[in-house]
Amino acid sequence: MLAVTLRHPGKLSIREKPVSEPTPLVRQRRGHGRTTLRDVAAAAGVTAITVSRYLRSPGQVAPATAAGIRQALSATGYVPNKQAGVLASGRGSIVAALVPNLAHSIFAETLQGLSRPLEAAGLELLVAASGYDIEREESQIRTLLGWAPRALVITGRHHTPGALKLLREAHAGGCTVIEMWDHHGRGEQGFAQVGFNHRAAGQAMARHLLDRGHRRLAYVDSAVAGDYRARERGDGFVSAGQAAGATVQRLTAPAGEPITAGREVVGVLMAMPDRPTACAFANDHLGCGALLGAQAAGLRVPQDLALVGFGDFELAAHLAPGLTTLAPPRQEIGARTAELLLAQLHGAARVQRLKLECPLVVRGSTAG
Amino acid sequence: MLAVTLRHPGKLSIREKPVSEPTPLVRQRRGHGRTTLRDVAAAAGVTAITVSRYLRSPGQVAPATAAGIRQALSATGYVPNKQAGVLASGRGSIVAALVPNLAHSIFAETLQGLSRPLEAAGLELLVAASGYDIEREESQIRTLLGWAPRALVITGRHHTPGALKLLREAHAGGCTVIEMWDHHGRGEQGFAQVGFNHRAAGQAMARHLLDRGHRRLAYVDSAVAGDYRARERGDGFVSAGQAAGATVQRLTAPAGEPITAGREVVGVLMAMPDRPTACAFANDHLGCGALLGAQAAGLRVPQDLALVGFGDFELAAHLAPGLTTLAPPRQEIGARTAELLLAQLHGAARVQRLKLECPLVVRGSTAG
DNA sequence: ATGAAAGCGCTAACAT
DNA sequence: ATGTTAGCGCTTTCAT
Repeated sequence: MLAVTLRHPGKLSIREKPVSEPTPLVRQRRGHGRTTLRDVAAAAGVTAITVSRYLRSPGQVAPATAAGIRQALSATGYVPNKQAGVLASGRGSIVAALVPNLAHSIFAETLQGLSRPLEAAGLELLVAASGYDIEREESQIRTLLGWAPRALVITGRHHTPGALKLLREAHAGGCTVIEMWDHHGRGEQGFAQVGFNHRAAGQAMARHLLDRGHRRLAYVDSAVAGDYRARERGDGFVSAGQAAGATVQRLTAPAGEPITAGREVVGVLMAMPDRPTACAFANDHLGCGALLGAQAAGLRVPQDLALVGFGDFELAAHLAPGLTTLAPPRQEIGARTAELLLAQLHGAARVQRLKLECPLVVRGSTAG
Repeated sequence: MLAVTLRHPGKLSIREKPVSEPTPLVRQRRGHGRTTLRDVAAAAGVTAITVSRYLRSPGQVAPATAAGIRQALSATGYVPNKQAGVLASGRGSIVAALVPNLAHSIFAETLQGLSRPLEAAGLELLVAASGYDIEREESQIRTLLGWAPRALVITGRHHTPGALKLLREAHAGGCTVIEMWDHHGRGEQGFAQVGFNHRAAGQAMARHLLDRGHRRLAYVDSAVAGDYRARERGDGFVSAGQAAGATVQRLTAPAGEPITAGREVVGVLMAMPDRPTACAFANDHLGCGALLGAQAAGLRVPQDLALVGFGDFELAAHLAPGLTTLAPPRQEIGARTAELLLAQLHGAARVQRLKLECPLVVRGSTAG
């Protein structure tokens, strides 16, 4: 095209004034220094597209050509530029994942469960941590969507209106959206889900304690304001307890390191006018802390105070007595999310919602 | 450009044969449906470049124009395409991080420590898990480099020759390379490092036990073959023990769930001809398992067997007695890596190597 | 303060 | 089996 301009100067101008003649139109090269497909092609004595073809389907180029390309490839140390590839093909390989916290074992294990199958499928994982803040989540969704990910995996089903708009548009534009760690109602937003119902989980905690004869219950919420799933478990716990005629008190753990917070809560529980005989917690850190605190206070667990946690953290199994808890399928959520995601990328039409089990693991803290 | 072709058909051909006349050169549009800068520009009555300018430096466009653009932006729900931006500008915003395992608390916390400051600086985190396999690591490095990341954060300093070549080239091409979780020698490869010396850490474990009078020691390696850092700690432990005239036996934990493996190791230790009085472990899972196993076997800890772990996992602090352990600065490694990385991106010339502390936390398992 | 043209590095479409 | 052309959506350079 440039050649044309130079061969027929003047004639080609579609402006009123002709192009100023002396300007040679040789702009600064903007290349970023890295080896490109053209470099490889030049070294192999072919054109760029042939190398491109070789890389994507080696069978399509002649064996002799392929050999030359292989040589050129290793001689130049070529690393394909993904941005260019994605831009040209419209098919990216990024999966974006958004979790509340990368360090929390439950989400870390989910990501680990997700990463293996994705890697096997040639997909890459872009992650962000929202800190349980849905405003921040919205801005992260916007940023992540800028990479035109094949799929966006997000934690939970509560998002800002702006986030929902983005998610819906992304979904409409062919980006698979999966909400993990929750499973609720009929999937109002039309996104795939992989998780379990937290209200039901809370009810299961209450039922277990009711079955063991407790009639004065308590639920201790997490100090993390944005953890609505813990709150829903609390709602389920309270409603199930009250439906069975028990009294249910609800309190919030003090802020700070959660095991310490759990220790401190014991004092509060014991000081209550209608002192509960059993208590459930938003998570195992609080529950384990309470177990340790109860023992330190000379209480017998479960005789004086029965305890149930959530999460099946490692600590819960190894204290004496062990902490009864709900065991969410942490890894499985990741693995199943990957499965579902890959199925969608391979053309599965239906938006699926997978309801997983969150079994109760009974240990000494309720079953002395 | 297309308009030109249509206005002067024939005249424009630079080939020998003229373009076959009926072909209107109207190729299939390849657009991917999403709102582009042009769409926004059209809605605002300006051209794309003005919108682009507004997004990057709002001050450069006239207030009235800016208002129109803002309106168009929100009306269209525009999400910038990062691939296009990076390709055009040569300045990406991706930081790639490569860890052995996303679920291991030590690495998960490091990533969490990394993610916050990166996000604040407008950078995004692309992650991969190598499974302690340096071959796999090499292929992941290649893949990650395809995104032309601003920085590549990698775990440890042992890589395949191919990986080293990639890292050196990336580094030469302006990609900051940081090895984390290790600090060794004089940084042979010339990459930045943020971590501590594992050999010295192992020596510290031995010294602690020697100081308490132990003369028959053991070190239990992890069953994970690729965890060379644990092996280096073992090397340090063995050499320090032997230098002090102690006998040091070394064994490898059985494969499988590490706490269980730790329990099983106790039997092996007790059956040894020259039965050790103190044992160090590659990690706290093994150490905690051994602590539980020793208690189950009726041994007194630390009188019959003293134990030291590594990692300061949560469990270690809450068993009774607590497990003495080395506490690596998990979060800090991430946070400092981020600092160093941002300094480099802002033009810091010198490749820095940060040596962090890995303090010994003395608990009941050695200090009865 | 705004725009036109060119090009980032690659691949899809259309040749041969 | 290989090449040519155009264009992905953006930013840079140069011009007004």
